Amino acid sequence: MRTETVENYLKTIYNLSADNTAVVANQQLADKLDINPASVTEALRKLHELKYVIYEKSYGTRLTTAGVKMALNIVRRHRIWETYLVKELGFGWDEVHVIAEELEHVKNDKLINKLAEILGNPVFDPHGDPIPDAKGKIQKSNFIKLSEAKSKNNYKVMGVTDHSTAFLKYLDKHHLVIGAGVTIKTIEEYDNSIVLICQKKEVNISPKAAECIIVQTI
Amino acid sequence: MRTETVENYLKTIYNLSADNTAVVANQQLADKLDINPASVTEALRKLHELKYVIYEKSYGTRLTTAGVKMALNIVRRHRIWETYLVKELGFGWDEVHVIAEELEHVKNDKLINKLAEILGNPVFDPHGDPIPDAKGKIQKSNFIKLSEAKSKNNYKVMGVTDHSTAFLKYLDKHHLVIGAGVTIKTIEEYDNSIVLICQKKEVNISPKAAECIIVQTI
DNA sequence: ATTAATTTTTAGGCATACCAAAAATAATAA
DNA sequence: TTATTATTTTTGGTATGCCTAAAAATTAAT
Ligand SMILES: [Mn+2]
Ligand SMILES: [Mn+2]
Ligand SMILES: [Mn+2]
Ligand SMILES: [Mn+2]
Repeated sequence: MRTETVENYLKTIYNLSADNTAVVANQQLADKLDINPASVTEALRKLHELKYVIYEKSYGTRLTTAGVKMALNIVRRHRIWETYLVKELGFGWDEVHVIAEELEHVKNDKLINKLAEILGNPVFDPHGDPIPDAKGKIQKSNFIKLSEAKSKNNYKVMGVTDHSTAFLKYLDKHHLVIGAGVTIKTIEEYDNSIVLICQKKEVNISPKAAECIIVQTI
Repeated sequence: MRTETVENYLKTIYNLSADNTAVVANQQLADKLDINPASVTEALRKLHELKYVIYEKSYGTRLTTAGVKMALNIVRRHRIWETYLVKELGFGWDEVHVIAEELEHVKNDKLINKLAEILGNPVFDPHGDPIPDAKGKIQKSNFIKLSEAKSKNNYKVMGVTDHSTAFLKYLDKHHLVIGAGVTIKTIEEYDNSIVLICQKKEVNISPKAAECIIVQTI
């Protein structure tokens, strides 16, 4: 049974479980999927029976090898579609996520591989997230969150972890797009808000926003 | 409620009701959708309540204005995707129908219009079926079925009404692709099978196949 | 006009995927 | 450690969309 529901659960468990080491709580899933916790319990019991997850009652859930495999496949589809929508069809990075949420469920890997080929087998999507290859292999990176950046250093924006239209439009406004170079001017000790320079202009970044911007030292 | 199920019923009723004049029988729907007649009865009662169809018990069903509108929108999506898959992504005309059956349900008209624009707003899909424009307007044509063709006349292949891979591959084998010119050599009086010339080669067409090939006089 | 065949509808069920409310567990604070 | 809060699970329902078997209605054949 590989329903859209199953695909969405596995993808979400994958996304919530950093490095696939951490166990995912029911509550986290309920929040992300916008579903009642009672329904999550039910679903996890079924996914456990299907051998896609190891669900330990009242403790947490992690993916099995089969679960990871399917999750990677869906994540690949999602990110390839996002990239295609931006690069080939002219959509903005702030509008592709919702569309990809639907397109990712179209069951045809030849289609995905064709799109990937046209795109030159990209390794990162428009939000800087790594795209698994057809075999499920993912490019490793040494990116950090902007909230972990040090004063006076120079960085390049590599990605975001919040895919909401509101956040991405806010970034666009301040030219904080992928590839942009930024210099940390000051970090406010009191609340960790950051003042940085981007395109010669000062931008004030809240700690919350800094958590969602991924950068690399340059 | 615009579920995938509703979309599939409306699209199928539209496709079965030539010119939107004929009433569609439950049986026809059951056959096309590969669903039990009892389920069809149920579904039609609901669609009637939703005001998408006028369903007269034990008589037949036709689309309301709202129903036609939605059907045309789905048909447009389906045919635009088929065209895009063939023209831009290199798929064969025999493999795109099943993929489009899924893609047609992705709810984003900006996406469809973008694809249409890239394709130059095509008016016919890879099987010769007319593509409704964004407003639902359809190009009229004076095509006939090959089964209605007359001996000694010349025709151009304009489309097919059977979208199965088997049939399309059979046509490919005899070079009976869209745009191909054919001459009717003889029509067997006994069973109406046709012998035609295509690319200087004789091809024997069964009455069943002739029903599914659409041509235009040249 | 009957009979026979086909189609449609009704009736009773089943699986999936969700929910709200209450009970049980676990985590945190006092 | 006990009390409070938060999370998880159980229980009992709902809506959708499908099914089979049997009854009713329609259509076709004799
Ligand atoms: Mn999804
Ligand atoms: Mn992304
Ligand atoms: Mn469909
Ligand atoms: Mn077509």
